[in-house]
This record gives sequence, C-alpha cells and structure tokens, in this order.
Amino acid sequence: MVCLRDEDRYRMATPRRRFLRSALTDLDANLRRSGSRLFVRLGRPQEEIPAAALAHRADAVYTTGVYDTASLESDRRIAASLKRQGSAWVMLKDTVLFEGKEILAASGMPYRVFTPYRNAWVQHRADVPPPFPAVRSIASPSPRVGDTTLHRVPGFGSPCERGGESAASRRLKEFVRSGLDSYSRKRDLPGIDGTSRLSAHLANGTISIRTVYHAVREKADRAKTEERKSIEVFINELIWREFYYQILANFPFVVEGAFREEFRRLRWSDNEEHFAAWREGHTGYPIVDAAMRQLRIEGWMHNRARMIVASFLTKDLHINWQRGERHFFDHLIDADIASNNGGWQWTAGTGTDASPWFRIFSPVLQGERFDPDGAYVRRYVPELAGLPSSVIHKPWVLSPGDQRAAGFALGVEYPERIVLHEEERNVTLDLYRNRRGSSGRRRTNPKEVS
DNA sequence: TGAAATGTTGGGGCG
DNA sequence: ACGCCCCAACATTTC
Repeated sequence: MVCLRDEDRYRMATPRRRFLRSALTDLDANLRRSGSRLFVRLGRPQEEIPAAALAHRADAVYTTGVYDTASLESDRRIAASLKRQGSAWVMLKDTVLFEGKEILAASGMPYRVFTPYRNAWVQHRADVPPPFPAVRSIASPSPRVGDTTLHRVPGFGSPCERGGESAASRRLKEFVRSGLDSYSRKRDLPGIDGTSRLSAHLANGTISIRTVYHAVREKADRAKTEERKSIEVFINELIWREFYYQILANFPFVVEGAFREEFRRLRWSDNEEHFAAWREGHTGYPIVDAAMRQLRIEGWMHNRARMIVASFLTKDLHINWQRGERHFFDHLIDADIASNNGGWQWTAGTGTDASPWFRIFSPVLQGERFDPDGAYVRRYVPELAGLPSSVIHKPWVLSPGDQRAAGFALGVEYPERIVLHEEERNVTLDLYRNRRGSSGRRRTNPKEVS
C-alpha cells in the first residue's frame, strides 16, 4: 500500500516523478511475484492510511522514521487513529543508523559541529544495527473501497529504469565491486561517474542504509590500505547524512530558516531574472550552467556541483538559499529534507559551522580544479564543447576571433556572465558583515583603534 | 568540503 | 665571496 498526495505529486519535477513511479512499479512487480500486489490510495496520509488499515483489517502498519516537524505531526495523528481502531503502529529505525538522541556529547547535548560528531559516531561503530530480515510471506488481499492501482494514477510520466528496489540492489553490488576502491580519488570530479549513485535509493526507500553500510564495511575488513582509505571516505559521507538527520531531529527549526540566529535577517536579492538564469543554466559561468542543466535533465547533480551552484546563488546572486533549497527539493530524485537543508545551510554559511559565511567559491577556480579537462561542461553545455580546456571555464577571455574559431560567439550561442564574480564577492562580504543591519554595532578594527 | 591578500623563505642571477 | 633583488613556493592571515 502506498499513499500519494496530489500536492506532492504535481510539485515534483518530471525526473523525480518518474523515479518514484519506477520504484513503485518495481515494488508492484516484486509483490506480484509473491502472489500479492500493490494498492495505491490518493489523498492525505492522515486519513487514507487509517482508512486503508480499517478496510483491510490490518494488524499493524509499518513505517520508517521521520524527523521533520510536519511528518512527525502527521505520523502522530495516524498512530492515534490506528490505536483507536486497534491496529498497531510500528516504526522501524531505517532512515538512519543512529537517531538524534543516540549520539550525544558528554554534556548530554547534541553535537552541532561535524568533526566531533563523527568522532563520537565512529566510537559507536560496533553498535550499528544489522539489516532487517527479509519479509518471509506476504498476504494477497483484494482491493477495498478507495484502493486503486498504479497504472490508474495520472500525472506520473513514464517510468525510468533506474528506480526500484531491484535496481538499487544491483547498483549497490556494482558500486562495492568496482566503484568503491577508487571512490576517494574520483568522488569530487563531476565529469567522472565516481560516486555511489545510491542517494536516490536511500531517499526513496528502495535500499536500506543498513544494507549499504554493512556491504561496505564487510569489504573494508578484507581490503588493502589504499582501498580501505576509500571506504573510510565513503562512510564519512554516510556520517554527513547521519549528522544532518541528527541536526534536523534535534533542531527541527532549521527547515524554517538559518540555524544560526544572526543570519535570519539577511537582506536577499529578489532579482527574478537572475533566479531564472540560475534555474535554467544560463548564467554565463560554464560550470554553474552545466550543473543546473544536469539537474533539469537528470533530476540529479554531482555533489561538488551542488556546492558550486549553491555558492553561486547565495554569494554571487545574493538570493535566499531557501529558494535554492526548494528548487533542489522539487527537482532532485534524491530529495531529502535533512541533507538538502544541511547542504544549503553549509554553503550559505548560516548553518552549524563556526563562521564560514565568507566561504565563497570562485566558479572559475572550482571548474579548473574539479573539472580540469572540461568533460562535465562539454557534456551539459554543448555550445562550449569546441573550446580548449584552458579556457572552457572562462570563455569570456577569448577574443571575438578566437570565439569564432571555437564555433561560438559570446552573447549569441552562449550568454555573457550575468554578474561579475569579483564584484559580487565583495557585495556578499559586505552583506554578511553588516548582517545585523544599520542598527547593529559596527565592528572596529583593533589596529585602527590603537 | 574557499579564495585572496599578505607574509616568509630560499634559491638563483647579478653586480 | 657577498649582498641585493627578484620571485616562486610555501605559509599565514583575512575576508
């Protein structure tokens, strides 16, 4: 049984809808192999799930943990209704390996900084719970009033082959077999397929974090030092995920705004042309445009690219990071409240780090460092494919003659830069420095005083 | 898991 | 041989 809300379904961008649909299609197929099938209900979970449980006389409803306020409230209502009806509500810990209150500082307070959290997390390594056992048998109920089937649900688009539990298992096997060893070397290069590509499966519930963790750990035990390093780096990324879930659980207000109070009143730009150029991938900065086009086309973006475009939106266009967070959430097939919010706050400098608001990525340097041969740009910005690697991240340095020779013209096939990074960088420094507004106390340089 | 500005060092060219 | 300058390379500070 799956319950779908129209508001979610229609807000999702096409790749995300298709990924979800293929996950459900695969689930239906797997159920049918066991003589059962998937039923769908359309509406609000608070009403539909108790109604379905009643109609099917369910002994219990199983779910996995949620940690944002809205979902917690929804689950609380469902659990109350089920209790009245005499059904059990069973929450399985499968969204994370450790929940918010399981790893705390010696003071009893939750961690707010990643590194101490990671150190504590590693101390708990032996207590990571094992994967859940497979379901042994499954009932084959007949439909009740309100039940429908997947193919009768409109607005889903066609399925894509990447989604689903079967694809997730294959992907994990393949990654552990051939991708994991080189993960630390390749994971930061967006032009290379060097990441696990498991995030969408984790976010859509088509693979368990427990399964991923233990598959990877198991390989570490028999790996050479070089490979073990790679596995450590991968597990570190899983711990980032755990960290942001822990932040969400303990500080649920982060979904409403900045973690740090002093950054809640920043004055952001409302330049809609800039926001549209960012969304469509027409900013004139090749690495930014490549990334935003990848998101549109695939519903996925390489993590390094996510940091670059997030820095560009907030630090070069001065647009509220929450608008970017929303855009990502609607488009990403791996949309995940905790990681998405944590990542945006990290880049915007409003999050848990000490004071990184001056962390401003240069789109040119990031491109040259992490896409040195321009493969990523060439793939998603084909109008620049003819440029030599030395200038592909800064096409504006080419003279009009050289542009013609490379088969494009700035301002015609590919846009001029919508802003100048060097200038906007200084604007951002001022914006964040004066974050308390004109009423705030100006900080004086001690050297100037003495 | 920045980047730029500023400071320091050390080697080579040269008078 | 020596000091001076230049500057690349590296380190530190600042935003």
